[in-house]
Amino acid sequence: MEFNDLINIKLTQESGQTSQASWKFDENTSSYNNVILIDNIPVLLKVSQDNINSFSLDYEIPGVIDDSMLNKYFESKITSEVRRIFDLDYDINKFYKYLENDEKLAPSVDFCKGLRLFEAVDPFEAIIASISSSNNSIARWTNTIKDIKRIWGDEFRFPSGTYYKFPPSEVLMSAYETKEEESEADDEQRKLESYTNNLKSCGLGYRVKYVKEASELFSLEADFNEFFKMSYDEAFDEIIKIKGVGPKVADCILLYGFNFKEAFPTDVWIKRIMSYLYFNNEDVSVKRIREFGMDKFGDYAGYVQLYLFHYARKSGLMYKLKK
DNA sequence: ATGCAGGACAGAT
DNA sequence: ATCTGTCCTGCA
Repeated sequence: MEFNDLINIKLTQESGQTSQASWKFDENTSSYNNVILIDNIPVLLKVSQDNINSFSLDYEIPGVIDDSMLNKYFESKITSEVRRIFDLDYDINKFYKYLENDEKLAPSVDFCKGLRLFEAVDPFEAIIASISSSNNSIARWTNTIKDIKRIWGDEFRFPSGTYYKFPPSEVLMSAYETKEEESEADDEQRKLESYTNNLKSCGLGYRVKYVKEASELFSLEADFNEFFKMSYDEAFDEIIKIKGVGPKVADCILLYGFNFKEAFPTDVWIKRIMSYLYFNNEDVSVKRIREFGMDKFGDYAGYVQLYLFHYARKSGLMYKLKK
């Protein structure tokens, strides 16, 4: 299937948005692959691109659908899910016009053309990925998410490889926290180092208990589908109650997991960039920058922070602000 | 090798 | 309301 939308798939995949780890890149087909469920049928999505104005979607399913009506219905469901995940129905050219009207923001367009929100396949994955990202590097939290999928996620074998879904909260809730705990439950005693199917070994560090608690919360009490029905303010107040979720992580969850585009996730880099652009490089607190950004950018806030971050990264501004 | 980067939290002001 | 020290790991 062809999609005629302005998007840079590679950039979108590799921009470190905390909705999920980047999809597996298949060298043979030059595609980013991931498994999703459509009507409970596992579908391997394969997304490839050689032109910024379009991309192709190929997919694999376990069996053959011989009913052409069913086939059409199935494909339309896949299409709408792909459009949702890559935020294709967002009017990005309108956003570019907005950026170009602000001299501080205008330079970002050239560096980020085609960068779109990478929305969560699974909101729970976005919650855990965002919690894992705090006080952490992109490389480390993405490895954590890949490990969690491999160890606790449902496995699906396709001709082009094995893929895993992110586990539901009920599964993650009963995961071992440490090597020691995993070892205790094992009859044949091996060396402690050989126990790697525990949360700590996924590189979560002290965030293990946050992940555990969030899993328990969404298994026993909360339903993350409720967030889709709330206003941004309601959702923010609710999500920030989770241990390990502060303002920045809350905004990441709401933006990348639930598509609240008015969120303005403010980390130290956004703080530095915004201070440089709008406050004459004064030291303005993260809290104030967040409020300023939400106020100034409104419904564009989420996209603006995404663009500012990558603009700073690629233009050398980040390097400059480091000192 | 020691030190630092990265958000949230608990405790103190 | 805002500040400080601490948490864990990977990388200079």
